[in-house]
Amino acid sequence: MHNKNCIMRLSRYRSALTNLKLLNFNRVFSDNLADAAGATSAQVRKDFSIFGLAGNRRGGYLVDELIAQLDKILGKDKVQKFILVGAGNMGKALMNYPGFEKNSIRIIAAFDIDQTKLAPNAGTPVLPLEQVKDFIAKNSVQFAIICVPVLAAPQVSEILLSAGIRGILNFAPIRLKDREGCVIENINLVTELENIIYFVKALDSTNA
Amino acid sequence: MHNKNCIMRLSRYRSALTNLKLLNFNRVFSDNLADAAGATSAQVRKDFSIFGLAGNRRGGYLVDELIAQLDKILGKDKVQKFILVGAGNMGKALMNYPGFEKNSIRIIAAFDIDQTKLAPNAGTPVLPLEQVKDFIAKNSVQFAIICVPVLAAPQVSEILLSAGIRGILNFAPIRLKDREGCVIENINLVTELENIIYFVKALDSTNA
DNA sequence: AAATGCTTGTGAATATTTTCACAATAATTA
DNA sequence: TAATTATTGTGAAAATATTCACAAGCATTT
Repeated sequence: MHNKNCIMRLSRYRSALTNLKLLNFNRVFSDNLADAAGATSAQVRKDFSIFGLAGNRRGGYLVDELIAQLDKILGKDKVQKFILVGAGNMGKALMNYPGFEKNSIRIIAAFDIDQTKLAPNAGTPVLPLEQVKDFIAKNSVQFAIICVPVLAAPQVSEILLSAGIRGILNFAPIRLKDREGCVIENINLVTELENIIYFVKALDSTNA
Repeated sequence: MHNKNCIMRLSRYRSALTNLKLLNFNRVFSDNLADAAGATSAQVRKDFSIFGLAGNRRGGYLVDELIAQLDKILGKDKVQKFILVGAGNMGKALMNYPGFEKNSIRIIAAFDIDQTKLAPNAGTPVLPLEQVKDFIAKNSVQFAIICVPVLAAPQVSEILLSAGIRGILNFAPIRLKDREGCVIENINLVTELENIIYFVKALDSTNA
């Protein structure tokens, strides 16, 4: 099993490649790609060699072929079904995020405890949370996104994991713990902004 | 200057501490905190020693004191002003995200090119993008969040940086490059989900 | 067809990060 | 007050990750 940063980079390479493809690139060199993906050329080549992605010496890499190979590695050769819990502002924004559909990621339903948020007939239906367990089983869903308030997040996570969800992206500002055979990724927006604030201030005090 | 992961962890410790404080903890030990923040106790102590955060041997750390010290390090002792560009679904969700105000992060205005999205008199005003440069200067804004479509993102970034913005959180799925003295953090939602998909599948094939 | 130039692929070297392990020491108990 | 116990703080060791540097090899030029 390979490390998280490495897989993140593969995914960034893929994203950069799709952008380069729109600019009519047929081939890329490791340094083009490094530049577009925020890495170094040696890193790109090393990552590729780990996964057996080969180019041509002097000829670089074929964009289409590389995207296809990365798709395979990243499980993008077929559509991946997600559910979402918490149809608040953030939840709704994610339900409508155009990047997902384009990238074989489909949010097939959302769930909420708030009656006023329900919309069982919408394009992406919003259903009562008590139906989530059945829904997961019936539709063989493996992946979920949590967008509920911090206090509800641990319970929701527990429900999802016990219903068979294997991978969770959590936006609630509390670190959810995974269990054997499951993966939880936590995005804490405040933390991300604090990081930026810190480094801007650090730059100031270095130059002062 | 310290490394990104380390600062991220400090920020997570802070987040975990505020959660622990709600549970009436006065003191924490490095292993409590590690557990809550997803780290190891040795890591917590090492990080703290780098920043001169001291506890009591056998007595652990005082929660309030630690939060105050972390606030200082992370620039949370005063409100940090942000602007946001791109008042679409995601942009609006972030404008209403309750975690920011609680954490001394204030989005003071949003900007868009789409006339129909403007709302100059809203709580957080949504203004025409052409006003952004003046606004940044007049209000001494250092930080921005980009929530525009991928094709617009590089231009918007250029405008913001040349207007004096020093730190950007970018949600557009393209890696924006910083310039001297600036910090750009990129969050690519597709990449995050791909990571989860990969590791769930990796677990399956390991156990198969 | 040989020479040249450019880019890959990768082992070795370097750098960074994390973990270990234990002396120092504060709280608690006897 | 002395003994015991629990936890910090931190060098040293181990593990990981990144970069270097260059032989191998393809494309282009001469």
